[in-house]
Amino acid sequence: MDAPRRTRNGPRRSEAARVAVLRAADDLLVDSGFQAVTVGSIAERAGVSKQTIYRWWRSKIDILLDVLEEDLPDDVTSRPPGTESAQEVLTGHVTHLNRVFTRSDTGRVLFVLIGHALQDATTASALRNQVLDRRRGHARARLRNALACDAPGALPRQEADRLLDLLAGPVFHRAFMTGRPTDPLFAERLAATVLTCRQGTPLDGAPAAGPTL
Amino acid sequence: MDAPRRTRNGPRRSEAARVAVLRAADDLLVDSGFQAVTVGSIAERAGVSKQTIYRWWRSKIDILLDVLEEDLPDDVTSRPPGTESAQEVLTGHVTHLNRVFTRSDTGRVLFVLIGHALQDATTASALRNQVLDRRRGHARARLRNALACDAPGALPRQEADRLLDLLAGPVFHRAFMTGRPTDPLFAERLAATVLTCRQGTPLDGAPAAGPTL
Amino acid sequence: MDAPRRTRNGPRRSEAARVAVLRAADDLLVDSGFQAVTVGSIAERAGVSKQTIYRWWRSKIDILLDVLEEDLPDDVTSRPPGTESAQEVLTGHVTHLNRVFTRSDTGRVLFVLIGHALQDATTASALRNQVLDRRRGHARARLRNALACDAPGALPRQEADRLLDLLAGPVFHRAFMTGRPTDPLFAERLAATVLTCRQGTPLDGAPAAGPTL
Amino acid sequence: MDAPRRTRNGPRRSEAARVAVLRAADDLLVDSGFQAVTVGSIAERAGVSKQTIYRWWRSKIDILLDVLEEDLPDDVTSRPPGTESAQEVLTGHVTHLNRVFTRSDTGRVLFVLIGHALQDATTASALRNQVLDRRRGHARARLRNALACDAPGALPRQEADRLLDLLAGPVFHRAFMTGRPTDPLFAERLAATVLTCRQGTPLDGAPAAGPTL
DNA sequence: GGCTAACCGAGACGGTACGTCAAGTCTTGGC
DNA sequence: GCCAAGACTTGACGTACCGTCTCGGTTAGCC
Repeated sequence: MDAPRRTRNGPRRSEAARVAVLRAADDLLVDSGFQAVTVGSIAERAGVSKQTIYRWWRSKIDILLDVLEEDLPDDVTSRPPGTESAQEVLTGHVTHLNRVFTRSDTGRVLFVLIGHALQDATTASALRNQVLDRRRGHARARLRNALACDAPGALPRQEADRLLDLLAGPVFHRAFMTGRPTDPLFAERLAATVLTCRQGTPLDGAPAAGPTL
Repeated sequence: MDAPRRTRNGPRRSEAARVAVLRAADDLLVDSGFQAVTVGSIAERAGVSKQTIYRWWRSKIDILLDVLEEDLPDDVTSRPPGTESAQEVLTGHVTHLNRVFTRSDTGRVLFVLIGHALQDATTASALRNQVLDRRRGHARARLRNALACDAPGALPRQEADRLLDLLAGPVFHRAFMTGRPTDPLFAERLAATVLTCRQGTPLDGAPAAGPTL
Repeated sequence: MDAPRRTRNGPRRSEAARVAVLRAADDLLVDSGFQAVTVGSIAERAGVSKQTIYRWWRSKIDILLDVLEEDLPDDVTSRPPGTESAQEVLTGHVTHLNRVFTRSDTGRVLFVLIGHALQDATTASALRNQVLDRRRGHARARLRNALACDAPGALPRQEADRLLDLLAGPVFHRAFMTGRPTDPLFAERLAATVLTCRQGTPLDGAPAAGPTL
Repeated sequence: MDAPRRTRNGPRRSEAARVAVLRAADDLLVDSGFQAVTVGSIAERAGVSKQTIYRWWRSKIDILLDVLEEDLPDDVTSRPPGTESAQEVLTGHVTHLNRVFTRSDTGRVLFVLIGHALQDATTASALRNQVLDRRRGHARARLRNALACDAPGALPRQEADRLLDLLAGPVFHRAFMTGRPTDPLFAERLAATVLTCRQGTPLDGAPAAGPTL
């Protein structure tokens, strides 16, 4: 089981083609908008045949999911752990989210995919399973770590998720609904608000009452 | 331009057809999903010809915008104004938003339209101009009114918008991204948090510094 | 039932498109060979969309069947009936067949369709039902009429068909298999042979014995 | 060029693969029809790779030509030469042709190849060169031999070919065009007719006049 | 009451993209 | 060098939906 039981013959999947397709899809989306992203146009720009695309992806949405998975930047702070205050960590996270949403090419891809997910449940779950859940896991861990410094006692997973919703939601909303990005001031205040919320007493007994939360 | 220069002859627009189209589009979307909503299928289900549709709408998105405009429920509270605390008003708004997003047929329409708006700038501005801005105006007024009781002094428009983002964002995020709706407890805590944020001192001098906010 | 019970609304089938498609298919086949006859290329040359073709025909073979039905020339002799000898009628028929097979554009179409029929039973029966049977009926009638002059007594249908096979077969075989057409001398001798066969005594009692013939 | 300049290394062509391919092509054609005969399906059924096929054949038509060449039965009569009358020889040939066309698996292959030849000149000449001409040569020799008994004096080659056309044509025509096979009675009468034609005087001076015949 | 413009149903039309299929070529690693 | 496996380019296939258009029939409203 540890050894490749049988060495497969024949040509392997062309890495060059794979990369060219992902890059072509990304470029087309950024340059010309989603309606220009066609399996045919991706194939042409990537210098690849349509059939090669359909051999490895089931749809252009599938391609964009792979683009997202590869390109979506993680929230990595350069500072060593433990040297940041909780406020700084949260502010940094908000800023990171905003930057991803509004400035990166990958943000465009994310927009389109969320847009498609809102119209199609299959895309929605694929997006969650393939991309979002992992990111949410990272963010949750970071958050728990940051808050553990200030408030001793474990931060329950559900509670962490609530806080993440409070953090990400407004950034999201501003970027998507109003079209105006989150400015640094808003980021800072948002972080502070969430921290305040965390420290408030009303939460203490609450989580037990929220069954599915 | 002011006067209809000439009295028109012939029959006027058929109200029956208009309603049948809107209803057919809504039903199709709710019953069979967005990919089943085509101009042809709407026409068929409405017992109307495609030409009649294209005479009055430019695309199926246009139809859905009209559906949304007609059906999207306003946040109407049964209580007379002035008898609710700010906390109650905010909690009610959050609850209303959540109900619209997750329970109504119109929520499906809204989802789809936001999804399309994320892929197409034209749809985005149409959605904002035709539907969202008006709702936002109502919500802002309601918010200003509610907060004026507790905190004398006008609530600046930009500040009100910030608070609305704080309120709507997490509801939005939960409904869209995690797929789990907002529960009453979360609604209450969210309202409280936003109120806390409003009363905090850090905001006092701040708005002046936020240029584009 | 005699009256068109209800006048249909809407646009009728475009005769121009129909004719253009048939003509384009014929031209492509004659100019560039069968492998150049593609639904796409027909559409392009006819100035028509692919969908219009698929609305009215199920395949390019269907189109060619229509071409054949419209263009395949009948065996019409200029002479008034009764002024030709049986030999002349038969020779004329053979010459006609040969000319159709080897010289006309329609002959190319016929070749291709027979070729396809040899590979596909559906095409074979369509070809027979739509085109060949009618021609065979005409030829049979002409043959019976011609032979009735010389040999009193009705020519049974089965017998007529046998003679038609004897007549058409060799023309066919030369055109298809050897690639060399039937010359006038061969035509004359073929006709004479068939006549001889007809007058011979061996046939008299025979047809009764041939069950499925 | 005269000497194989160097003894080749490595394995020679796999006879097993060659046979498997021919057999697979034949089986597929007989079992599932021509449209099921693809290079891929042949390779799969033969347990052979596509490359191996393309190394030795240029197309699936090429394969079928080989199938035909190997399997097409010769017209071998069990009787010793000289013990059959001309009528018997001719009747036997007609019967043989009919059996090949209508009953054997190879007949299916022949049909398909003739069908393809009618659509493609290259296939037509390949079919003639590789298969048909040799068979025609055998048939011609047999015919000349048979007729020499009854009618002393050499049967010119062109004349023999004419007679072969007269013989094969109707069998062909019945099998291909009408779909009804040749019955024994028809075979006998056909042979008799051709013999009659042969013995008639009109032929004597004729061949000289037919230039390309 | 007739005229006429605008409405309506039906649905054919030119397009664009889809997703599938087969042909024929090329690449890899084993024998 | 042959072979199995199979990825690759190419190009036709047949389908779906778009948005436009053309019919014949049906109402208003004004003369």
